[in-house]
Amino acid sequence: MHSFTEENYLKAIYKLQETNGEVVATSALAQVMGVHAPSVTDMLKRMAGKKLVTYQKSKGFKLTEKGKQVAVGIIRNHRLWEVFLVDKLGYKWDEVHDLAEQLEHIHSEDLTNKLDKFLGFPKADPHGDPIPDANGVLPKSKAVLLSSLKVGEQGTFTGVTDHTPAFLNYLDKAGISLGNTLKVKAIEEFDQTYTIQLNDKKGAVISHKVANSLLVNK
Amino acid sequence: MHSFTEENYLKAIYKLQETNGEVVATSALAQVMGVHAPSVTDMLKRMAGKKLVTYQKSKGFKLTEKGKQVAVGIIRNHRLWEVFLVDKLGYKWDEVHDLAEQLEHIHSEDLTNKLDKFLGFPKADPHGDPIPDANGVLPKSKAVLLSSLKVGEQGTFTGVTDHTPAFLNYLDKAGISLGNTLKVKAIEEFDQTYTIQLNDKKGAVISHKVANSLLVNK
DNA sequence: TACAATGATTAGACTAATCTAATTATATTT
DNA sequence: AAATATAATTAGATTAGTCTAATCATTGTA
Repeated sequence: MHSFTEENYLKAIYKLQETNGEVVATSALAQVMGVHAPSVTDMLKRMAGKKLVTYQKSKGFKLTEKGKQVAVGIIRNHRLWEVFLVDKLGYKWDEVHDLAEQLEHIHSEDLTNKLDKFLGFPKADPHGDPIPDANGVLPKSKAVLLSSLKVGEQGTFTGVTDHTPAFLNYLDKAGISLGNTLKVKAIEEFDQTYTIQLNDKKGAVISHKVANSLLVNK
Repeated sequence: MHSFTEENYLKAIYKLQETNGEVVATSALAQVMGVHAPSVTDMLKRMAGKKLVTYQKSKGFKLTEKGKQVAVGIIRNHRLWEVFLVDKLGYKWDEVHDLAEQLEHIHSEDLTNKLDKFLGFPKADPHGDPIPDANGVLPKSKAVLLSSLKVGEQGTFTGVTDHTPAFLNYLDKAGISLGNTLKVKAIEEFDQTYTIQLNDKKGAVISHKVANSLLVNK
């Protein structure tokens, strides 16, 4: 099997490839992994030897098919355990990340699948992030940022791009939850503050930063 | 926190102290840990530095109060996760040990306690082993080996001393389950084969080895 | 009580994952 | 295109946990 460290590198590379494009830079990975650049170079060389990444000196690197499979498997574990913690143990959505970071490294495909069944084959984790199925297939979401909507448009709130407890807590306090309908009533020209309507009922004023962290399905 | 390796040493020492008396030998620990003796000496020196064990050169070693607390905490985790795997995910009692060996190292007292509550504060794991409470208190059991009973005596089957899948499977096939009443009908003098009666109904013939691996409450 | 057998420790080496300091490649700017 | 700034790699060291081979300590027995 792979070490926890390797698995964490794979996950981090996967996420960087998703957002920043195919090829990942040493420094970017060092930053998200919280290590210094030479550690990344060393690790990447070892992982290239195991055919988990392709690596060309000073040219960056990307996951192989094998590396991608491992990464998606870990993401599947992570998100299923998050559902377990929230749905079954009563944790709040802003409390589960660190625990899931530990649980995701439990090595047993069978356990993952039994957990999936126990939870009723959920499609998304408590933050709306999609859960890959047993074959590693991750449904492509059509969600867009609330900040991309024009005045008058609306969508269903299905996910966040900021997973920090601080932001999640803010949403709780503001009464904004997954599944709510968000309608853009006005956008302030000066600073792009959004005035929105929740579930066709009460209104709310949110900053551009917040609108830029909310995913909606039109 | 402590590393997984340290935690596994602590657990192993705890179990050896329980069965073989207070002071543990290097070679005994090496055997159960599956490492060679010098590794144990090295590790024990490090752990003595952390006040987890007391250690005197060539005299053996034992857990400190602190070491004992950590060990009991891990055993609590292990047994609660076993209950989860059997009761909630549908695993058989002979399949859960290796998974629980991984899950026991998840570091979160809060998670352990929430899991405990979710499971309904179970008193014992699927093999009948008692689960320490949140304060680390492990109820002293009054169970005795079936092999210590005389003809005519009976007891309730509450645990096993052999946790191997092979033995657990044998019990399944023989129809012997936790909670059954076992009454000793006869003991063959020649080889101490036991003839027993299950739940005051059907009889069964079991070897001395089996009778020596079953715990009962008289 | 001395000697052999067993058990424990030291010495020296290895791997994975990290670090700092120094060097080399790549990219940017004039 | 040369000079500079930034990013990546190499070199050499460190720690945890392990190993083998060699040595030292303990115990039981003749």
